[in-house]
Amino acid sequence: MRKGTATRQRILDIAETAVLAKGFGATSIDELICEAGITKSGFFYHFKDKNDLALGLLERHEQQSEILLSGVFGRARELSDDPLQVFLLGLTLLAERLTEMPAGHPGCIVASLSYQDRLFDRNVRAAVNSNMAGWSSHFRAMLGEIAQAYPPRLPVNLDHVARMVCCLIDGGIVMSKGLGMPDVLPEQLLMARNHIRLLFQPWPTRRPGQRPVAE
Amino acid sequence: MRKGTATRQRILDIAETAVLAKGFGATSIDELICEAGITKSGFFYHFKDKNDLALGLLERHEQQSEILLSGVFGRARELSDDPLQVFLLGLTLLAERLTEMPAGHPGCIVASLSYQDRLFDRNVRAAVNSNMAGWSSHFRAMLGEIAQAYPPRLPVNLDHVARMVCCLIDGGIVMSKGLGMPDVLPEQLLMARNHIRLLFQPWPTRRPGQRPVAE
DNA sequence: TGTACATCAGTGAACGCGCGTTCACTGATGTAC
DNA sequence: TGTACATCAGTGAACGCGCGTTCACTGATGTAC
Repeated sequence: MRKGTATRQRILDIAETAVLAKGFGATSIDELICEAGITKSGFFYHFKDKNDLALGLLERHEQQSEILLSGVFGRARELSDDPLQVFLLGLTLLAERLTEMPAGHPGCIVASLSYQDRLFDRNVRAAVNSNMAGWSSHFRAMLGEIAQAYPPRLPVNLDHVARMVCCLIDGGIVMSKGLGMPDVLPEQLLMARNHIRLLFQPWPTRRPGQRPVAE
Repeated sequence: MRKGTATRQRILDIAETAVLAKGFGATSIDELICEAGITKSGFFYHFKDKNDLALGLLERHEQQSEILLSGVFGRARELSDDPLQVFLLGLTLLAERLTEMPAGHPGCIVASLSYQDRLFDRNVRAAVNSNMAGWSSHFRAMLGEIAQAYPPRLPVNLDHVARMVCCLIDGGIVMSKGLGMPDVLPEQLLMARNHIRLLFQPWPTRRPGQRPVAE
């Protein structure tokens, strides 16, 4: 790796932690360079201004979450052929991965930045938007497959269901932070899993003593 | 109303809008007093420092949300005696109230402030925490009543379900902002409603042609 | 292999502005006797 | 009713610090001939 690339990554690492803790507006360039051990001009060599830093954070986040998502759902697809089982498995794996994360979870800069959008130029706002839309459409595609095999028990809009999964993740992050309970995020991913089961999985579930339903 | 009280409320109104748009750290006292038409010293007459402003926002938000919640669920209790119906009705009414809100929805300073907690002293963090805990336990109490009358279809922890409703609200706010789609918040409240139906409501639901289940 | 030049990855000093906070003061309203 | 005093709701000026940004410069590495 080139030397400059490593420095840039280090700045982004430090900035991510700081932005998640204090918000973007309250994170100063001074504090970043102090921790990174470079001068202020060094920072401006890598980022043309502070907006550019936000863009860098979003870009990297998009790559990392792409790796995370395709990782867990790819693994799930290895373990099952059934689209419903793949989704349920993927959510479980995702919940586990998020529990492993050192500080409870990485937090989500997308959500953090979306709370301060008046601060940014249109490029940043567009990046936040496409990031969220990306996650939704990822889930939406899988839900489409599921709904073909298993008719939903209630009449639902699958776009809404896809966004529900995203909302539980974002909401889980907010509540984990606010309540100081890092387990809320994985817990809510399992609630998303429950919802998918309730909506699509034919009865009987594994509870004994319940009468089956023809589906 | 005393003169000073009105000014204080005006400052809080302006601050709420600004904080929701840009985050707390990026909202300056100068911009607030400019819009409020007072001097900086006037601001410090009402709030001893910036932390105190955050505390004021949280306090008022707690009161307002208490009124909103007890309003919709109180109305729901007038319309039905059944705890499940009350909850379902209340969520529908809440979704409607949030759609009516001028700017799409009021946003949620609790969530906004929770993203910047490193900025605040322990009083503010405690207020954020108790605010979230309050909403959860409000829902939790109602879910307890429901679960007594209607055994849940899956083995679930009712605390998790209560937090799920909160997460869908917080997540709905985040996504409404990030995607620029104000309808996502009410939409997700109806998804919460769907989840409660799927979890507790005995089949058949109102869909014709489906076989009933003994429950 | 040596030299010339270009690019990379920064340094160091300075800029002006806006920030949160303090302090001494004030005019209007309310209260006690 | 008049006077004295207290509280309310601010004003106006000043403070020093830290912020994002710019600019001219530099030593190390890479590339062409």
